[in-house]
Amino acid sequence: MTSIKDVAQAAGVSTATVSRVLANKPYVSPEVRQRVLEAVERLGYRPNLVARGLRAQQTNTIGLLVSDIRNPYFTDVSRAVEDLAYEHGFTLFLGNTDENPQKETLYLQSMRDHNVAGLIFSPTRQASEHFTALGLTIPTVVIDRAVREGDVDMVLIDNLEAAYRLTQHLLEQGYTRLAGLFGEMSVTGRERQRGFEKALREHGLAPLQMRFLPPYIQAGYEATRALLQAAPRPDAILATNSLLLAGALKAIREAGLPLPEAIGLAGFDETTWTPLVEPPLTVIAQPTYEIGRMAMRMLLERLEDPNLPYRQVILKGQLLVRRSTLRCAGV
Amino acid sequence: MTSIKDVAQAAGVSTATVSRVLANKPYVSPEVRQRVLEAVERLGYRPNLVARGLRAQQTNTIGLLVSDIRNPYFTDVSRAVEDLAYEHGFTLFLGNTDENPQKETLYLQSMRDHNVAGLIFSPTRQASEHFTALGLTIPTVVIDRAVREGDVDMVLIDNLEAAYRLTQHLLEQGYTRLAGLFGEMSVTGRERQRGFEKALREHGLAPLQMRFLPPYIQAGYEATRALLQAAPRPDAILATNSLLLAGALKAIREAGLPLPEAIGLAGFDETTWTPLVEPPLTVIAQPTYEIGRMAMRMLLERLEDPNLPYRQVILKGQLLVRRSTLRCAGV
DNA sequence: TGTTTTTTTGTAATCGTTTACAGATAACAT
DNA sequence: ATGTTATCTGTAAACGATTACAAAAAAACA
Repeated sequence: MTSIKDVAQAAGVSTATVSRVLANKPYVSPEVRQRVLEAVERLGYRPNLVARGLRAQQTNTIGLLVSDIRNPYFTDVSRAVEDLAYEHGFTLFLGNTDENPQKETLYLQSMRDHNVAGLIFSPTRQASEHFTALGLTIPTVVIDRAVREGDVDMVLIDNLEAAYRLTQHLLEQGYTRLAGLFGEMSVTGRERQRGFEKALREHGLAPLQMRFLPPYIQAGYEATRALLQAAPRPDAILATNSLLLAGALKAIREAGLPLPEAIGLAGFDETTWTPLVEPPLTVIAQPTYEIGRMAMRMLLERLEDPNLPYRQVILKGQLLVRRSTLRCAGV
Repeated sequence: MTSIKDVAQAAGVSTATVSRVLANKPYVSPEVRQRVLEAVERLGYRPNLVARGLRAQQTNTIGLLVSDIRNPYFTDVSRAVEDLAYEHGFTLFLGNTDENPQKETLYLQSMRDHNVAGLIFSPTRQASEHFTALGLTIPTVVIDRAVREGDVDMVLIDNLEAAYRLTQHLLEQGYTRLAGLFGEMSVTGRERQRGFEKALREHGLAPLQMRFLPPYIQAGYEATRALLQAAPRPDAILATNSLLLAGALKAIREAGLPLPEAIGLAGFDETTWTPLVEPPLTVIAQPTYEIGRMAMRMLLERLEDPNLPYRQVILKGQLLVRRSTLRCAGV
């Protein structure tokens, strides 16, 4: 591999001069600059980013830590992050934590060991509750889950409000025996649960059932099957992420219960399929791409100016009402 | 940040000794080893991977280049790759090429500049046709698309055969006016087209329509809309990736044509939603996770032993017959 | 002209590791 | 006792860039 030394030699200058030319520093004569650029071109020289990273104590990489890239929510977020990173000459390290604090810790260490410039990070519940204990010194933007302690930038959606709105909608449609499926490991799940309960309370009702589940379709499926066989059967189910929602739909289908008459179904996250199934599903659509973009933008700004005040951006989810919950009105 | 020097000082030894202890090299007395490990523990020392990468001329990173992580096929593959990478102490660089040769080139350069240990890579058509021109010196496993020239490991599915089988199935169901939607930029699309045509030819038929489209739902939607309005309307549509398939389904729904009677629909890639829509869709399921795992395994083996002969693994897709194409038999 | 300032370039230290080499000590064989 | 080998440890040179510093050359100024 050709190094800066080869270029220097070919151009008959010192490595310092080559470096200066490439960094567009002042104080290089046009004639020399020309010679260096020619040598660079001729040799096809490309600076070694590892060496640069070591010397500069600054890499052009950023880490993205999500629970599972297969969750469509994170897929979209990651794509947005990558787009913006690419535009700004950053490269992306990707890690899946599986909501596993141990894996999360290992990844955080790894990111630090690689000296990433910044981090976008969806913490596990444990991590978000003891955020300062992580001892993160890397500029970080937290997404999807609020953290209590610690100075850190965040971009979130108002989970409580979104779940409240969705529940409210179910109640307005005349459903009364509501069951909720929530993510077990994340604060997000807890917040959505609170919104769910709040709406019910305001109508003088109590939740019929609440389940906290790992983020797998299978989990949603099995929980729903159980719910449908239980004695007072729910007349509506709210699933707070797309995986649980898919599982719930599958179970309802299998049970042969007509949607939305016998049972209502609503959930979180707009995906390819929510409008395509029969009947189309009522969901809260999170502005996933926007979340990723915003997170990366905030990170770039902080890298630019570390003294910026910490900011918390809350984006609104959008309620998409579809037939899966339209029991009364003939729409 | 504490460096190896601090550890050496704290333990009263040289940095060389510390390095030897941490690398588990022989020739270190148990007593010294103990002292070093204590110092490491006490100071919370972690080796700087950038420095190590520079000195060793070998990083523990691998690059994954796909066209779009939002394509469920690549999402799954990437998850498999990441899992195995994690197990082996590698970190993953992720890049989306959007089937754009220029972006692809930039990413390949970036990966080289970062001195990644290896590459898993789904090349654009241009790249796969002129693979040697890329001048890749990094150990590489190509996925999803075959490349003609060049010594390189590959893991693929037999696209021609899979498309042939799927088309065959449509013909057996009595569909005769078939239209095909193919990915425009990838060799994969071409191969599937050939399988499609081959099956038709064997039945003495010609394709009614073939469209080459970018990998967006919208593209599949618009193309299908146009097909359905054209004069001799197709009685079955084959969409060769999940995005085009989703678009086609949407258009058929809107047109109010009953599936599978008025029109048959089949496609590639099993996703969350293909079994959930009404009617469930007939698809070729690619063993996505297995593809990613195999690719990473092959890469690890090549890193282990660069002199291995080049291998090409072809996995079989699985035909999942569902109601969207069952015109005659009452299943 | 000599002095000061500005521009241009090179030398060498540095980032944090690994590792070739050599020196020191101990163990063993002759 | 002496040579040979094995074990342990440190010194210093890499890896490939950036950059503080100094020196040299050119330009500006008095």
